[in-house]
Amino acid sequence: MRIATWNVNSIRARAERVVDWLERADVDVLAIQETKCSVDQFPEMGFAAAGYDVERIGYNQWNGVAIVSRVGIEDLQTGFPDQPRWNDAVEARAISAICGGVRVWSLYVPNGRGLDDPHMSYKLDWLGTLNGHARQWLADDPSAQIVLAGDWNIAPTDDDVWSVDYYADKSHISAPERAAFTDFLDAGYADVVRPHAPGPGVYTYWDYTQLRFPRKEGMRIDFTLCSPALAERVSGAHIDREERKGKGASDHAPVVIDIGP
DNA sequence: ATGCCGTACCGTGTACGA
Repeated sequence: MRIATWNVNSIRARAERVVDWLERADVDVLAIQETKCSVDQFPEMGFAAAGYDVERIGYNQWNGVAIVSRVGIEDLQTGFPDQPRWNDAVEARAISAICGGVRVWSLYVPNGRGLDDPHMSYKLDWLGTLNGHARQWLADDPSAQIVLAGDWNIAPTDDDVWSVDYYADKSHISAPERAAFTDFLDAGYADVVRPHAPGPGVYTYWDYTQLRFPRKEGMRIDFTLCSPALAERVSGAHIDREERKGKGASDHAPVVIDIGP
């Protein structure tokens, strides 16, 4: 089974491209972030025609997450308990379902924006609350098959950014953010892609501006963290940077993992 | 080559991304 995660930066602007990639890349389950549309606006037909079921949440042009699957979608969960709010609203940043026997989460971690920005504490609260649940899931069932897939908006190590100097006074590489990410690794979840895509200089995101992609100036911020039992089944993984190329590309590349029996 | 920002909004500018 092949599972992927992709921040598509508007599913309406890229539905055809995403469906084409799903079929070409032979992907069974895709966790999507930044759909940037309401539930009703989601272009479901193209996915259905290709044999994929869709579950999504979204309220407006901001955020929005989805899961598409051709191996079934069961036990849908939208958000997580006590999910921190922004302006009294639970944003569309987390959705989950069981697909092919795996509990798949599509996560769009809040952008901290700046080190002293209120969004940063929101981001850290959000990750901390999720981490508490993620730990409990493993405590309840050490053999749980879980993948925490999505745009984490954190570059965990210095090898994961093109310039530590550039980001020194910005979001994404600060100690609190990295600690929040490491908390998931400490809980037992594994970055199963890294062994198959060693760095430095291996990224999943490149800004649209400043020729960042051709200059190979990116960040590795999209991850598929697997529970211990699922991590054991991972037989391969890759970042499909070909999908960052050309007109109409998202600023993120899809990240793919292969799960054996 | 991968190429000089993109997307959504009642919108001719503003917010957001990271």
